[in-house]
This record gives sequence, structure tokens and C-alpha cells, in this order.
Amino acid sequence: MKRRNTPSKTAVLSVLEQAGTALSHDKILASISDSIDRATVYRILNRFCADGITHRIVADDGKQYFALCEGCSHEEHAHNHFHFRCLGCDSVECLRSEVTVGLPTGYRAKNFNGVISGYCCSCEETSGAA
Amino acid sequence: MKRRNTPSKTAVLSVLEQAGTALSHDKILASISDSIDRATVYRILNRFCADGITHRIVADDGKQYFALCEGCSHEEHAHNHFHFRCLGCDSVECLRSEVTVGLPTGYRAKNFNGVISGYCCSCEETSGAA
DNA sequence: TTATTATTGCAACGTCGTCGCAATAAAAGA
DNA sequence: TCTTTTATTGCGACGACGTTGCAATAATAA
Repeated sequence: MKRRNTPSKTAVLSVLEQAGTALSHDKILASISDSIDRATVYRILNRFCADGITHRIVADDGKQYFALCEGCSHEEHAHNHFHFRCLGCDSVECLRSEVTVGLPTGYRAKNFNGVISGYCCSCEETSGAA
Repeated sequence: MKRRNTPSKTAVLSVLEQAGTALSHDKILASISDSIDRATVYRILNRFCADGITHRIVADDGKQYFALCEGCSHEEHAHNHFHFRCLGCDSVECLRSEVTVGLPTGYRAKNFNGVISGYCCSCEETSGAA
């Protein structure tokens, strides 16, 4: 199954590159000027994940966010870091500190998904912090 | 808004107590012999979370799981531990090690959600591990 | 026993993500 | 350049998940 280069694929990729942070499907779709179908964006992103181009974060809102991989082999993703989702501006960004969690013996990990939600420094001021 | 005791509420609570692990809506619903409406279970669980009786885990399948709180004040939940979701038997259990993640200055955390998915020791054998 | 109101059941809704299928277009070959 | 192959797209429909409005019910207080 060889991949092909299409305008849609390029558009999604450049949106992710420009953003630098993790984006949801709809944000990506909204950031593309050309009209692309919703399902196409979903498929492109799934392909990116399968190819190790992006990784998928499932936040505590149950939604998927996508960010470009950095230094991951296509076989083994190594993303044991957390992400921060701002409840104010709904942005999702990487927290750079790597985390290791011990598993019980005989357990095998396939995917790591750590999200902390709260208010980022911009929204903290506006939100009238407690 | 005072809470009332109802058969539905008691049923959901006892299912969670007997399970000891985190359960999804549908598993809870299926474990109750009396017929309860789907929406009622959702509302009971949301009430439990609001009252600090349970905490809510959003797994990497995007679904919500619920587990009884242990040693949490109603005000401040302290659940900085991971959960493990088995891709084989779809069980979600607590990993007891607490984790601390540093946030950038000015950031305020509201919720911690860490999930590792993979295969538990029972399913690891059956799954024909790589 | 009556009055108050939290809770329930039902139905409908919105969002998120997926899938099947025919049409399109990117890449390879002649 | 033209043709062939098949990955990709757009469209529509679908299922799962979680929520909500509203009238009816039932738990608690009076």
C-alpha cells in the first residue's frame, strides 16, 4: 500500500506544522482554506498515525488530538509524556517531561495516554482564578 | 440540592463496590438486574462524581470509566495515578503508583487523566505476544 | 397524610468517528 | 504522451456515546 501525495494530505500536514501543538479534527478542518470533506481529514490523520508521522492523544473530553511526532521510529512510538489541555482556550500542548510508570508483571503496554486539563497561563488570568 | 436514596442509586453503588475496578456505563448497566434507563445511569454517575463518591477516567478509547474514590475529599480529588486498560478483556484497573508532573509556571491543573492500554497478564498469554 | 422537589423514564438530540461505494486523480508503465 | 492501476476522495449513512427537556414518579420533610 503505497502512499500518494495529494493536496489534502499536504494541507493537513502544513496545518500541523504551523500549529506546533496538538489539534483536533475540527480545528484542522477549520484551518484549511480549501474545502475538504470531514471524513477525508479523519482518514488522513489515521494514515499519519499508522505511518508514525503523528501521534494521537485522547484527551479527557473524549476527543482525539493530533500532533507531529518527533524522533519516533515508525515501529515504536515513544511518547511517554503528558499533554496539557486548557479548559479555556481548548489548546493541547506537550509537557516535555517524560514519565515512567511501572506495570504489574506480565502486563504489556501498547499505548501511553496522559492528559492534564486545567487553565494555561493566558486563560488563568482571564478565568478569575480561585 | 439534597440527594435522595433510590433503588437505582443503590444498585449502581453496589455494582461499583463489588467490581473494585473501574467500569464503563454499559458494563454497569449490564450488571444491574433491575431494568434501569440508560440516562439514569449516566445521571447517577455524574452525581457520584460531583459528590466525590467516584472519579471519572476517560480512557484512550474515548469512553468514560468510573471507580470509587478512596481517600478523596469532596473538594479536591487526588487521583494522580494511572489506569491500565486491557485491550483484550476491556478491564480498567488502577495502577497504584502516584505520579507528579511539572506544569509550566502560571498553569493550573484541574484534572489528571493517565491511561496506559495494553494487555493484562491473563490476556497476554492468550493474545500470542510478539 | 400531604406537600415539596429530587429523581426517573422516555424520547430526542448533537457530536464524534467510521465505513461502503462510486468517482477521482496520483503514480507507474508503455 | 497516453493508458493502466489503485490509493484517495466526497458523499451519505451509520453506530456509539453522552446529554437534555419534559412529564410522571417517588423519596423526604412537614
